[in-house]
Amino acid sequence: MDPNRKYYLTTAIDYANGSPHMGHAVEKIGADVMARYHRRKGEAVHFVIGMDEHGQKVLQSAEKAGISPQAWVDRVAGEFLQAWEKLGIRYDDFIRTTQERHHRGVQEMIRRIEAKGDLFLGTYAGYYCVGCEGYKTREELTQSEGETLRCPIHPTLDVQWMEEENWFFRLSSYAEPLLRLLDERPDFIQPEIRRNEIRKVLEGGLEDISVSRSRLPWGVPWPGDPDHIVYVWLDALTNYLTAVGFPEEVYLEHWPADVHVIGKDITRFHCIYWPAFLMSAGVELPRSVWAHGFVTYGGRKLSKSDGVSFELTEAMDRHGPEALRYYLLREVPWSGDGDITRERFDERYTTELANDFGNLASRTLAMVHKYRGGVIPHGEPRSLDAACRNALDRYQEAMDANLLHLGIAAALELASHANGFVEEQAPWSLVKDPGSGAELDATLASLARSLLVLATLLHPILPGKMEELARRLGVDAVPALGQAMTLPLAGRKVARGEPLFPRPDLQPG
RNA sequence: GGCGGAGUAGCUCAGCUGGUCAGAGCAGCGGAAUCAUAAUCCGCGUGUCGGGGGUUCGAGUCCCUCCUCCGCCA
Repeated sequence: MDPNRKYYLTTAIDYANGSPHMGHAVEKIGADVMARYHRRKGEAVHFVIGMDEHGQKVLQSAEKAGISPQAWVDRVAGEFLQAWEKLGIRYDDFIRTTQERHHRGVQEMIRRIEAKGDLFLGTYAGYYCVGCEGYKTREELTQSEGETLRCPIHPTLDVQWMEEENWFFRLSSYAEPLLRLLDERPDFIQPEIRRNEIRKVLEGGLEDISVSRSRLPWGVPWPGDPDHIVYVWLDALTNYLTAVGFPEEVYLEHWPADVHVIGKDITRFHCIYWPAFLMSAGVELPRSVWAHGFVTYGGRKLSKSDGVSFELTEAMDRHGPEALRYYLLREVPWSGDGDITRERFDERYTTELANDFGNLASRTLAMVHKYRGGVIPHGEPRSLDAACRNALDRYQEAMDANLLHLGIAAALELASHANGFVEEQAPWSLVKDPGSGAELDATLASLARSLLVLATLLHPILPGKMEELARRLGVDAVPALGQAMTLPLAGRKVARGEPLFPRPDLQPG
């Protein structure tokens, strides 16, 4: 592994129309863990998140709140930043589509696409749903007795027949190149199921798309045509470039992105529109797109309108923000959908973090304290060290494949294994036998090493807690992956401290 | 309607190219231990592996068909 390898990852920028919720959080947490994992491997990570702040709904929300659109998006961005701060999302940059640096980049993209000859002026006519901010075909709309046409997603709103002159992008000429891309670079879209979906879409051919809007005063102005603003996706997607300085040459220090982390609902924008825009503009394509799944609560949608509520703040307060990071990634496969409940959260927190892992740390530190005066002894490797090696290998394999849930599982099995090792060795018996001093030393030393390995493996998921664990082992900083097993611990003074994951007073609900 | 997925113990799920694949964790019951956050360790499952049919010496694991849930497209 090249230690100087750069790793640029992004998440979808969040729409500045509401408050941060569980869905936003899952994506940021997963991406943050990927970023932290790659930092631990010594790579030059650049992790960008941000806000999508244009569009009609933003305008309407601002109007409703009686403030300017800019004031509105400033407020929303503040809310998101506060949530990410509390959740420990360690981003390197926070891009907002209302920023000047973004506008310049978007306009440059359009100039390049136009220079390529992929833009033309046309007339767009159709039913427009304000809720979706998009045109609908007649087939997509419903109409009940005596009612006007309605969009099924926003049944409370009337759709409007609109005609406007728009700029169009020749998306149709990119179906073939995109199919070739999927053949040549099977990893471009992951997990595989998403690639198959996109392939089907491409095989059906693509239609040209409208990429400008008139009559909407909140967006990036179309270069040379002040009556138009840039279509929301062409605007939003370009954030991945503008965040690293595009069109200035410096963007090439980070670009191409190594991975765009997104939700599975927006794969077609990231896997069809975006690469097509980039091909047209002559910009290198990102290396991959990772489409994670969705989270439900008790089998129901997490949404205010027709689902069930589990607010981020409540979830973070339940067992602390880091426990939430752990739970979401442990319970929900990063490669697919998953379901959460408060009960399962409590269960996993208590059994896995408090009982298995936290208690392992407590008993180990206590025994070092009681039996060896608080100083980690020198000791030869034991079977537990082999288990550490094994866990490290399995963890790395999983994490390199972005299978975060499997990485966590590998760490947890090590903790469980270590508890078994304690029983097997029974240090409380060894201490009574004067001839077993070396065996007791070996046992305690091996246990201490396993704790340091666990701290290393789980550091991306539980950064604060694992730094604390390392400190208790007398280590200033959590070691790099390569040093987890070799960093000398003998002679270090341990600190016992309060439980890392205190058992909660479990209250119903 | 077309094409993905998924349907395995009370719950959450592993089971790749067919032959210890009938499993893990949680919950439950019994026991051991006492270093520890009453935490830990050991033992205990008569599950039609969604239904039916087929291929095979042998099928959760392949084929056909039907049912249910979800996604993408139309």
